[in-house]
Amino acid sequence: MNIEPELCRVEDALGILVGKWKPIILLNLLKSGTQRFSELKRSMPGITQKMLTKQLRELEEEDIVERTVYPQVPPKVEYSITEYGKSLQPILEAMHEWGTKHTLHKRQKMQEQNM
Amino acid sequence: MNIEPELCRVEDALGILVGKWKPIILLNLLKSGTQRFSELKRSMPGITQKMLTKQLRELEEEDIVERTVYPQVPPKVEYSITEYGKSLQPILEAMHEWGTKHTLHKRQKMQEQNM
DNA sequence: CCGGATCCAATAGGATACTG
DNA sequence: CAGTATCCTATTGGATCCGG
Repeated sequence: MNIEPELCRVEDALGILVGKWKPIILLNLLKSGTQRFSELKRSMPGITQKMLTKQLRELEEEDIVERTVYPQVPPKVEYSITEYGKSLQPILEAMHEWGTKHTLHKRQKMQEQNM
Repeated sequence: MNIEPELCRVEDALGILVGKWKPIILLNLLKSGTQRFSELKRSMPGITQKMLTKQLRELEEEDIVERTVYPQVPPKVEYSITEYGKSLQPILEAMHEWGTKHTLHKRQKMQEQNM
């Protein structure tokens, strides 16, 4: 791995994953497959329409998610992970696994301090 | 992997890696080992003292890097990755690898658009 | 149903100057 | 040498309202 800033591509992956709701959106689509906008929104309590739209647009821009519009009234828009986007899954899983251990690590640290 | 927001720990890993200079700092320490503040700064053109200090403090707070102060004049402070911090290496490498492919992906997309 | 537009608060990042 | 302190700007996230 080349750590020269010009050649280090860690930031590229990071830039795509960063965003308050992006990991959740991606895991949601990976787990449950294609979903409508309203379904996604329902499954993410607390997110606003604006934020969901924005994060989806950014993921779409990077070819991570695909947006399908059905020209009908009322509107129907479906989102799904692209084949390309699925290549992010190992990274997301590795981060989840690490994060789980990290939570334990912090808990132990807290206990030591309280002794 | 549990994607319920309360149980999804992806954000924990992400939160630690995010920061304009953190990946570079970590890769630097992983590659070159223990380094003084000034060495780190030299190896990251463009970073300010304030930012380097801030990012290092945050990584230290999470037990990812260790700070050793030598009580002497002029001051000497060394930074190194903790054993615990080394567990992030696979994630960083996976992201770098993915990012490298992503750069090619975007390049191909650009070419298609120009045809 | 989907999402754009506006306005606002919080945070991140940066330039610069100063200090034991 | 290794930081703080101050001030500033840019970006992010969020609340709310409007529209096809």
